[in-house]
Amino acid sequence: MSAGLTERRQVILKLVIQEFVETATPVASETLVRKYRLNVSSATVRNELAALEELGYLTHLHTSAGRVPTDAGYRFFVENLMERTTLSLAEQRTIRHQFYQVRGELDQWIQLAGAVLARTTQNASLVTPPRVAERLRFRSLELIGIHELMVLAVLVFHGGIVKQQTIALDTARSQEELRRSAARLSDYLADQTLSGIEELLTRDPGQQPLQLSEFERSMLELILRAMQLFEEQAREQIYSDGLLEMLSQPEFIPALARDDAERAVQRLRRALEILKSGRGLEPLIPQALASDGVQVIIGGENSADEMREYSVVLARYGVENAVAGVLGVIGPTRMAYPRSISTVRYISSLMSNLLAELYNAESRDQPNPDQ
Amino acid sequence: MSAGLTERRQVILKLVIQEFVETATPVASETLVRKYRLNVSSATVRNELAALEELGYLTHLHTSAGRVPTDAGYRFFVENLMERTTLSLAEQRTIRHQFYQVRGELDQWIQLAGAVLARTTQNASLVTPPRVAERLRFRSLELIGIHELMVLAVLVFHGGIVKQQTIALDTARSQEELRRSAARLSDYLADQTLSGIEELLTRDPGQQPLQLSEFERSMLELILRAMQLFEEQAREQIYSDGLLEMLSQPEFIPALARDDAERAVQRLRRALEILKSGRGLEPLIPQALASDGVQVIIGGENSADEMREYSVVLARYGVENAVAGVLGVIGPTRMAYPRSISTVRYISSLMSNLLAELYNAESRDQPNPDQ
DNA sequence: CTTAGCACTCGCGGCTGTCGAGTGCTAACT
DNA sequence: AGTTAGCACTCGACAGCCGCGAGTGCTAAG
Repeated sequence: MSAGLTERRQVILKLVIQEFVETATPVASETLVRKYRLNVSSATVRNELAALEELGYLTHLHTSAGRVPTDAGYRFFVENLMERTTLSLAEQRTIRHQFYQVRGELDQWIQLAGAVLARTTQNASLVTPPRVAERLRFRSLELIGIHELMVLAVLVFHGGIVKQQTIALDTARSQEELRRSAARLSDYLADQTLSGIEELLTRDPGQQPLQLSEFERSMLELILRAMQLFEEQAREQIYSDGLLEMLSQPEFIPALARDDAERAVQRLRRALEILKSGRGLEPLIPQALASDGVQVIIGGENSADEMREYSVVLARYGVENAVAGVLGVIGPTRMAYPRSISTVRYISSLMSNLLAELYNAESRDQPNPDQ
Repeated sequence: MSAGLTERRQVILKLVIQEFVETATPVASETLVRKYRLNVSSATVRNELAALEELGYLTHLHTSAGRVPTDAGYRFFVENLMERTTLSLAEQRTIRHQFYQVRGELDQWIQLAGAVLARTTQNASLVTPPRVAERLRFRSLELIGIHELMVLAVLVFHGGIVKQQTIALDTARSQEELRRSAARLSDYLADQTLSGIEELLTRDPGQQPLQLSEFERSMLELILRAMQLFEEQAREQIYSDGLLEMLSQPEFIPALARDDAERAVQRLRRALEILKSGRGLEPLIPQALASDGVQVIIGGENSADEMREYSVVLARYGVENAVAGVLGVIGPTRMAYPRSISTVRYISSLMSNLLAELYNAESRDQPNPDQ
């Protein structure tokens, strides 16, 4: 029965979703008619609602409760009904200004992106640090004596990525000695990736272009280990923020939750676990990295079971062929999708521009292998 | 009436607290007699409980509910009744081992300390990074060209503290030029504190021991700003962890909370706010820095009003006259104080030893002003 | 000082009845 | 054929009530 999604049904579906997102309570036919001045009676709307339900876009917890969108309903909304918005110019300016304040500090960008996403969408945010495309490429090494048996090694990689580590020595080295070793190693390893260095290390000693001292070889081992560790943990790490913002959503407030307090708190605890451990989020990252534009994952559509009640809005950011990370928003499926999407889109392009400044600049003075 | 705190009352108080900490439900006279095989009847115990209540160590929400310790009760327990315990050797070994895994990385120590505190006490933890006593002392500067107009400045301070910042230049500089400037500035500023540098900067140009180029002067300004920023934010920053562990305490689980679910969730939200913003915690930090041993702040004893339901166990860690930070545990007043205290004590001494390795080592090759 | 005994207080779970919101259906209307 | 009024029906929310059980506080006797 019921001839599919007519124009009017689409309008009504859209209104139901808007209303539900706004109020967080099931929406009644009467409410729709009153609030949106529909020129039909509530009975008609009820018929349409029943049809939409049959089509799978809405549900009902029980007779005599308003309608609630299903995942499929949200999906249709996001795909076809939603108008594409952008952040207001004033908001854009404010955000740009904040980023300007911390220019030059990648870590701060990440943190700021997280904070801004959370604040403007009133949901939790997640940001992964930009990962170098392919592999980390070595640039130079500085060894700074902190004391005769203690050295601070500063590893600098292409793209302004820096990793520091203090290292204990077994025999004392002068500052000058350290400088020379650092310079030799820097030359030796310049522009190498992790696997390149691994290869160098296993190469027959006779073939080495440069004889390394015992000390330098042991430094090299350390560098290698640091790089491995760094690449590994960079892959996993998901920075997140805005827990508090998300928890101000009615879903998490027992007094407002339609179901009972018990559920609200379990939800809360689960949300914490998801954000802290990243479980349930991880599978989404590579997916987002691989695709253009803003990805929307709604409820149980894709992810692990514990994510059934949450939606995630993700976008890649970075510089083509150089670095890429992922940032986005996570919140209850009842989410203001247009706003989340436009915020994520804006922040990701902002971050991309900031990174491009760093990277395009750098690539100019880099040897281009194709020339 | 009631001749003060007799021996027996102390025993009973102790039992009440142990029992309440364990079960999180008000404890009844009958329970005490049964569980701890007291050789008196429950009626006698009731008389004693009444006396303890009159003395201010216990309360009850209404007639016919078991007794609950007051802040004063906990205080007396901590001060006089509790036996001083230490972590088991096995636990100590496990913890030491974990720290050994990340040797050489101060940031990791802090994170690890937070995680271990949280896990072993099942409460939230807080750790402030070790602050340099007096002021930050400059050690050296490295300038690493990332590209002709982009430089990575690595500021190294005494004690292995490193701060990095990328800086945009207006005119290109060669790597060699950067190296020379860095060396000159390093010499010029070596061992200076922030105020020392400020003084140098304002000094009459004629008096300067060294003529700086325009470029070097502008670098110097940047260094100064970075140091100011760093000192400031180091003071404020409180790292925290273990939210999830704390939330597994019955106080935060509506089904188990004696009062209602509503309260449990407000508590939860408030705990989040305290940990995220650090408000309510900040006043405790300087206090802990100024005193030896483990500090215990119980409920409303000291802190802001929103901390009324929480206790904090804090200790200083660090190296005398060199660096000091604070670490500790925060949780509901119904806390296993002996365990918290011994854990905090152990971790703080462990961290102190680790830092001492770094610092005593360093001070050996530092010029001693008294010689 | 200790104890048995007992009245008294409360919280809690279960049960009931009422109210109101909202739907679903039917029959009449355009 | 689509729309609408009308109305029965469903279900959750809420308040009130009852009885139970846990635990105290008091008293009087040992």
